[in-house]
Amino acid sequence: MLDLAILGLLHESPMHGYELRKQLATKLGAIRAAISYGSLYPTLRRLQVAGWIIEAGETAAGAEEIPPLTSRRGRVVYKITAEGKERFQELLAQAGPETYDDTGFGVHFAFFARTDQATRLRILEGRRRKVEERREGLRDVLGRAAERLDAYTLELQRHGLDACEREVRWLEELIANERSGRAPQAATPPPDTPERP
Amino acid sequence: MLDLAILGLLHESPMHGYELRKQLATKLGAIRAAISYGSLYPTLRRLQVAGWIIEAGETAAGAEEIPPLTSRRGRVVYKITAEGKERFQELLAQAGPETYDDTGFGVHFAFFARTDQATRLRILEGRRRKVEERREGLRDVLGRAAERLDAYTLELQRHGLDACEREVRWLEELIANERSGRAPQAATPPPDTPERP
DNA sequence: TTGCGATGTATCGGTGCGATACATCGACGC
DNA sequence: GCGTCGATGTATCGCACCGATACATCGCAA
Repeated sequence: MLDLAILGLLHESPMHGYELRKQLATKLGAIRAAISYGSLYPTLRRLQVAGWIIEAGETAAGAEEIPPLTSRRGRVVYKITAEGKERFQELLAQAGPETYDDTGFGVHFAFFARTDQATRLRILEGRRRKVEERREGLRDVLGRAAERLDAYTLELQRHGLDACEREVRWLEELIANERSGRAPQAATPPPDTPERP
Repeated sequence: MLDLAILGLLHESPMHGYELRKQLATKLGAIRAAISYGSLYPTLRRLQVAGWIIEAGETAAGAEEIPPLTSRRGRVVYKITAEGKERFQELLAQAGPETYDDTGFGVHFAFFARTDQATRLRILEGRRRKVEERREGLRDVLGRAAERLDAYTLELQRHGLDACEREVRWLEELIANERSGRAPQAATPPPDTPERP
């Protein structure tokens, strides 16, 4: 999941770790707190070893290819490679079960602007299915097992059920929009990393 | 968190691992999927080593103290100890930052029937504070940074903001109830493990 | 000038997940 | 009587990610 998120952000522009974390926090603020450094840096190394990102400055043509705003030693700016972009598309399109849990869905959704419509539809429907299952489970408990649970636990289930129902409705809307061709906004495709300005 | 959840369930009645997992799935169905065996069994061993739970049948007085419904070899029934009950209360009352994240709050809330009112109030208010912070973060992004994000990302933030607002309202109600003395139901205190029937 | 908060990179231990293995049991069809 | 299939049941392994921590630099204000 982190791979996808990081590649996605670096797809928009080169960045160093700290900045990546901040951007991720705003982009995925609705989904998860903030990525931990204990995940971030090892992941960056892994991505680099795999050849999906490189440290900017090593690219070519020597010197200060991307003049950092505050050119301080110690900052490591990463840049996505062509292989990285391929990998990103691969990750975007592939759908395991983890694609539909809270985090997985959120990350995929956050990059929907780079996803083709068929994939968007598939992911939205997969997510809906999953939330519906959760919803049915909660309804069962509230119906059948209600007497065996205390009032607080039941209240928790009720709140969870409400959240599920709302999310399903939200997903229905999004799916309808996708089907009708008009996305939330086909406008504003995010800027791509210019290969050679 | 697992410690708390497992001790809490075993507080209600002795159980073996598989059953524990199922009960946990229904009790915390609104919060999290289901605990993985890869967490469950190591945790059970840890709790046992710490002396908070023991295998039923080892207790005392030899033989078949709790005659299992289907007395099959291989099932390991666990039972909470007196130390375990102390530990449970300790975990219930203590409030680190992780007490207020989604999972932590959910687990605490699920055992509110065993929590004293002051602690309940403290936890509800802590959670509210946390959700409010999240909400403010999302409002900021939707207000200030809106133009820099694509439509899908914005839609995600909007949905997240809505969920935050709803949860805050829900928490407000619960807090008001606690303050006014009438909990959702002071009734139905769950059964305790009988020490000696 | 000193000291503090933001920026920045990095590691470590622990928690929990998903996949997997394996064994028993009751129910069902044949 | 026989196979086999799904539910029950215990257990481990590797991986992903988190939270705490360490440490160093910068800009700014007291």
